Amino acid sequence: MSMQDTASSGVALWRLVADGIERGIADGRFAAGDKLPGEMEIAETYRVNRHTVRRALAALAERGLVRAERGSGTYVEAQKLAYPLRSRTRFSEIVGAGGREPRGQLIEATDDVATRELARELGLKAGAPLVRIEAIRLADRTPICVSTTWLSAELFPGAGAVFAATRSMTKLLEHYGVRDYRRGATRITAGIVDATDAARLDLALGRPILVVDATDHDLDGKPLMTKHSRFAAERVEFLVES
Amino acid sequence: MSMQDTASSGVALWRLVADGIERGIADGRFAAGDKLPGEMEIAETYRVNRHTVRRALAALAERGLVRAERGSGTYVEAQKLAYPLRSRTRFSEIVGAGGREPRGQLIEATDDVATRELARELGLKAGAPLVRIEAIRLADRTPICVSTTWLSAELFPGAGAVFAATRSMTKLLEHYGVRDYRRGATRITAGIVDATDAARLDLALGRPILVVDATDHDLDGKPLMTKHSRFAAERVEFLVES
DNA sequence: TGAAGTTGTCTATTATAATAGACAACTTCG
DNA sequence: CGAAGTTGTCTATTATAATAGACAACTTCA
Repeated sequence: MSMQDTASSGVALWRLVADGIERGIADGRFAAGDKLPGEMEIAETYRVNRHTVRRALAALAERGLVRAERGSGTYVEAQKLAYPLRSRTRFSEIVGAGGREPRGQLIEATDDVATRELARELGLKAGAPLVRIEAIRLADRTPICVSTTWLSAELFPGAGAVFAATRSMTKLLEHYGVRDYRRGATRITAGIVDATDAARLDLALGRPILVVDATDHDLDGKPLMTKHSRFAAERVEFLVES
Repeated sequence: MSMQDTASSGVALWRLVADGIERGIADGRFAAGDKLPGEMEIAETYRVNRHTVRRALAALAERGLVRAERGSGTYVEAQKLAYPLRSRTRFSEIVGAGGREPRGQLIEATDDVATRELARELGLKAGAPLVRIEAIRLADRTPICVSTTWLSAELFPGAGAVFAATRSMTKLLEHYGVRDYRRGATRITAGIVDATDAARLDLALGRPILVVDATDHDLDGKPLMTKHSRFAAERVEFLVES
């Protein structure tokens, strides 16, 4: 530190700048994807040299909080959500474990009929009545995934309204007396986001998504619901237990 | 920082050492007057160079938390309590304002009779029955002062027991219906601690004390109690408003 | 296409941080 | 007194922190 004007505090200037920016990210002043002010501008607001700002940004970049793009600017990286893939996977618990607030939001709930594919997954006959729920799940204010969930309309009458009220699949199932459930086989692929999902996920067109298909069963192995989820690849990271 | 083994944290090593020692003082691991471990020993426990420890100690010394004595050791300076002298002075508020916990402790409560001196202060006749309360007041675990308080036994019957229970003069007066009170003329002198007070204040023999004599009045100016207090001079600093 | 604005990289300089060793000055205690 | 242990001061070296300036490489937008 130079700081000939101030007594040395034992804390490096670049650290103070980095902490300040991180606080700005944490409290939402800079949201995921936002462009930070230019290095010169940051240097002026903190009254330090541009190189000191670069040191601070480098520290944040190493931790994955920001990403610099030459010629354009420095952007807030949505912190990738570590998403462990286990048989007992609860979105709310995963997000909560990361110190973020899980949210769910209903897009629409409609009636549907089972295709041969869906019927096989759910153990029903083709053409059986289903409830289809489109929902977004967020961590704090950041959309993580859009998922389409199908449930048997006969087993779960009015499921759409229940989800709209509870905003949680776990609570929805509890409402129908299902105390616990497990995830069955999970298929993961990747793709490019389509226009509809891009808008819902607040994602730029052409960005990659993780596509997850899974069916949940109760403890007796009876299928409860099957899901088709699209995760913003830049915001989530699946962890497979070793 | 050298720390070639660790990624730079932006916090100076000497600061970490200073913070560690300060924490030790704050939580009572090192009490006021205690001798800190030698510089070499501290250097070994934190695995840093002796000079780095000296830097940390210098920072603490500048803030008045420790005092180095050449050839002997480094000692914890009892932080001098800033004690403003106003007409409305409450020990608990003064100590609390410094972020420390005020405590009171009854030594003994006995019956006494008014000398001519005490009688004049309290507006009574010589020989009138009094209650004499000897008490210690502390900030956290550090004794600040010993005070002898005299009250009229007729106006405050059983005052000793009430003080033993409440450990606060303010609460004692509230118990007898006195909502507020003011300090009258205050006389301040200095002296050398005697053996009895030295033990009570945990003070070395021969150390200086501030001696304060004051009489408190209710809002109508009627004398309530008169006090003779002995403050450990090295632990308190009276402030007179300008 | 070109100007403006952005990040990346280079050299250079000064101050602070941390380490190392040696010895002086002082206190404590047997 | 004298040895042991303590803080104080000095020189020296290396690494990090911070500042300064210049220019390259790139993006954005009119």
